[in-house]
Amino acid sequence: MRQNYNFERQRYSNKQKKRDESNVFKIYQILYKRYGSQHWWPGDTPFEVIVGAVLTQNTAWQNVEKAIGNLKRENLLSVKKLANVSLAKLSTLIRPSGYYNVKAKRLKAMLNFLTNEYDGDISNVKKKNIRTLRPQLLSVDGVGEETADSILLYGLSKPIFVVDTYTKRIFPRHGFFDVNTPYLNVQKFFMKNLPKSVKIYNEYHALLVRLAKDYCRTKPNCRECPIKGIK
DNA sequence: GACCAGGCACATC
DNA sequence: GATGTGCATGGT
Repeated sequence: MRQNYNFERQRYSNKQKKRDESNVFKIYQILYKRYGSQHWWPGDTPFEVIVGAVLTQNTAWQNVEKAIGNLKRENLLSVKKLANVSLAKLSTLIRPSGYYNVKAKRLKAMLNFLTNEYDGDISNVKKKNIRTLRPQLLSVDGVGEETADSILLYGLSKPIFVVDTYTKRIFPRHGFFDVNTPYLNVQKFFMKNLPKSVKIYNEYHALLVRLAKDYCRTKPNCRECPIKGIK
């Protein structure tokens, strides 16, 4: 039976709950066994992760790498240096990542935020907790829930689960929550059913991306999907 | 040439 | 509150 989680109505029996707890973790184990550690996020510093989180919005990581490569080549990958680069130059440098005009503005907004609120020092940002940081990040132009949570988890090592389009595509296909479940409800679903662990949240999201690339593109291959029939 | 990728803001209804 | 649209490059 296909089960829709309607979180608002809270029709969620203890039996179903129990089953999900084990299944959500079981899926993690299956994926980890199959693919191993994904070594996310591919960035040398928290600031590089922040930049990458903005640049990867609706964009293949391959293209982001080119853009970040340009910034590295010019030795601009720090808050202070990048803050002194003009918008025009910034958009040229990040051009390979697509939407370069939009993203240049978004990066500038992020740089302003970091400079004004944290004196441009990421170690100051790290001292704050999720409850403080998440709303702050969300208030920055161009930072939505996924970008904010990616920064928190992968950039700042805060225990928060990142939900992306793949997550919202994979789980409904296997009979978990409904495709239209809001972001925060999906996030809550994972965090309730997993140990609170930066390591697990980190790998889980990365593993789902990995899985999606093999089996859950727009044209899915559910028949051979390693988590088929889990529920 | 079509389709897709580790979203988000904004307009309109 | 739901739905539609613009933003753009580079790989398959």
